[in-house]
Amino acid sequence: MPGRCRKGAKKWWHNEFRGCGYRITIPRQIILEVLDKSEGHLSAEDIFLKVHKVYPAIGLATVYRTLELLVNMGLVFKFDFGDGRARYELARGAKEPSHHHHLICTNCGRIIDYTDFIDEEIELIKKTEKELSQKYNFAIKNHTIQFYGLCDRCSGDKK
Amino acid sequence: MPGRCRKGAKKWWHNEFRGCGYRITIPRQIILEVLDKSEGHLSAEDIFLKVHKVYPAIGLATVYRTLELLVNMGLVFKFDFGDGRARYELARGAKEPSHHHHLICTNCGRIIDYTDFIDEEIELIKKTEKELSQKYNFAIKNHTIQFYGLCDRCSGDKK
DNA sequence: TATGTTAATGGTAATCATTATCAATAAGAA
DNA sequence: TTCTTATTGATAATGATTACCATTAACATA
Repeated sequence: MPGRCRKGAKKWWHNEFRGCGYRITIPRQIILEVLDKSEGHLSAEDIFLKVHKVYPAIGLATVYRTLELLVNMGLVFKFDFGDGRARYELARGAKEPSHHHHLICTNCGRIIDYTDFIDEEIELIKKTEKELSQKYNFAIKNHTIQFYGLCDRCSGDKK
Repeated sequence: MPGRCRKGAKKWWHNEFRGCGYRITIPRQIILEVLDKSEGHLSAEDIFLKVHKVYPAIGLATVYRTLELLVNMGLVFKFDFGDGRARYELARGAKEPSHHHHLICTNCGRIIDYTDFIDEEIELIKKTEKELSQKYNFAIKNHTIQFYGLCDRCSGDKK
């Protein structure tokens, strides 16, 4: 359960790292803390800056490397919202009630999380996943659903 | 109806251009022809190379500019499959029976189009769009649904 | 607890897709 | 045919991400 550990206690993700043979380092711990404490949709640079405040020795390359690792481990999701930089957010497994999708403003880049119809979506997604896995012999790990359009602030400006 | 015009006849998209005040140029015509004749998921470079075969004077910048124009006009969809380059495919309005989504192999980059459950998806999407438009006052133009995983060829290699 | 192996790091250069710039060209209206 | 100006092609610039490499620090072992 992210963010609920006693200070100094073993973090929830320590076993995941150990199991893969990965070392638990200061940069990795802080990057995960930052991801846990922040609202989603952070770019690599956002994360770098936040980590830098508490750990100024951090290097940008380490942020990218760690994020790639976390994405491969399935602990973090990587998104592309069309503005040329990737965004990252904690996956938090399936247990958290935070499963959501995104509404992206193509004018200002604002991102709105929504959870409406999530249950129906999940049902359809499950069904589709099952069918597609069989039909195409594809091992599905993940999915994205995104809506693009203009947010309330922008729909006046540009039509 | 794309690809069904007599040689030399006015193309289906001429009016769309005229209506917007855009000029009908050789590069634009060829780019649209290439998009029409090819299977989807072409990168800008793919398109550049295909156009270059029939029109060697084409410049890469023109390809990018034209694609951006077509995307803004809604004639072309732009996708990101996570490999660092954008992919483009003709939208063909809503009339064509080609509405599909993508299955993306995160190992080899292979892309499979699928149309399974499209009707159910469309229904859910419509419902969601309507709800979200109202709730967030968001003018939705577009959506993407993508599944990520390992294709049959890759699921052995990497687990 | 001290030590040795080697994964991980930080700084920086390199890469690569996409954009911006600008003089030359060609659509299309008159 | 002429004129206006959108469009083009070549190339430089940008910006995110990755590669490289010498140094550092996890952590298994003694």
